[in-house]
Amino acid sequence: MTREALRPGRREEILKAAGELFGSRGYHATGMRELAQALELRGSSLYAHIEGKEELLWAIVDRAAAAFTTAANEVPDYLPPAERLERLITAHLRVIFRQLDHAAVFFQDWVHLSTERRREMVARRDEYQQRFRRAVEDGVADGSFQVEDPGVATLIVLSALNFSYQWYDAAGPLDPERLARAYARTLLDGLRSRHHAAAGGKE
Amino acid sequence: MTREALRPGRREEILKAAGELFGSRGYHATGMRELAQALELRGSSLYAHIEGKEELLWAIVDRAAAAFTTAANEVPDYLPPAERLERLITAHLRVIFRQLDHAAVFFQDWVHLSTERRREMVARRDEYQQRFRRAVEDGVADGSFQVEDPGVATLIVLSALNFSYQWYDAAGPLDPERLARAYARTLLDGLRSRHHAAAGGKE
DNA sequence: CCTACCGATCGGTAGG
DNA sequence: CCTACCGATCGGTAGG
Repeated sequence: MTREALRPGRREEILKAAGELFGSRGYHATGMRELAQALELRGSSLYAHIEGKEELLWAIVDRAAAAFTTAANEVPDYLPPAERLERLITAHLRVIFRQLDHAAVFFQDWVHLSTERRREMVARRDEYQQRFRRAVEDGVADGSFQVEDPGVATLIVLSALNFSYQWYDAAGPLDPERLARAYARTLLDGLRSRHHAAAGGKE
Repeated sequence: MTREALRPGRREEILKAAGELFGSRGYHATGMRELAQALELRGSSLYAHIEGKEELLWAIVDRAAAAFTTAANEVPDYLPPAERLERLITAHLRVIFRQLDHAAVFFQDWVHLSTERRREMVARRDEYQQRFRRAVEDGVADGSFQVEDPGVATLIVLSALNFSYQWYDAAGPLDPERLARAYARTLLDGLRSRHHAAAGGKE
């Protein structure tokens, strides 16, 4: 039941400003008047474009989740496990690096969604994690990886990726593509079987 | 200027409850009355034991930071780099796993400290990270590690560790010591030189 | 998109 | 540790 009012694209501007504020200060530390001020509006004027504060949070989190899924969908299932995991890793990081604000909100504020929406996000996140886990398991099965517990290995990999929103600086000196490759190399090597690891080290 | 009032140990109880609430709901989403209720008190009664909400946050964050530093201090500098990093990793994880609530507050709510206290925490965190970075650099120097950029490698390692507070469940099936070892093995192998990686794989 | 206004809740104090 | 109370701010609505 969104209003879809007056100025076209206004809602997008609000989402952008909200992403920046929620991402840096946090959802509950950001007031609606503060958000309005960033857009040179009165607090009450926001409600012509949005339903409420939580709907705003949902819009941002939902988009971020969709961006992750879309990026992962471009990694074909038929790729050999190691290459598949590498592609999943770099795709995941690209989403974080390119939409740092939204990623920050996604990772740190999704808990503040309503129970129902939070439940939905958990389900989507679990499904997404399964793609990583399958790549790890398939790699164990075909001998390219060697890990005690594929579930734990998956969590280690995703943890390494997800915390990057805390320190990655788009204005900093680190090239996102190089960084993504360094990530993938380190994490892949961490999972690699001992005998495989000795081979293939060209670069 | 702490009051240090009436019931002895009452302040500890407050810190414990605050750790749980801030850790699960977040600092700004937790009200002082909510905290009081968890202790079967009126909101105003808290102020006999604490100076204010932010001082409470500071107490928790400061303790968590001290716990990390103390644990790292027990890892001798003279250890060979790979073993040193391994010990730093497991020590770091033990702190997180044993004080999950405080770790959660530390990682997600330190940004809500006052400017001055936030600055101090950044300085202490940077100093702490240097220990990890030196271990990585020393490992590169002596040939046990092979990484493009030691700073980036350090961030990858610490990211993998720090995000664990989001999913680790003390009541779950994962044994913290085994988990810490799996972490260390995966991350160490990720940094290892190709020719070294082939050796030493007993377990 | 504004002015005017709402009830609820916030962290915190006074005084006992 | 309580009752009583404070000003400020919260998200949000009415009505134009």
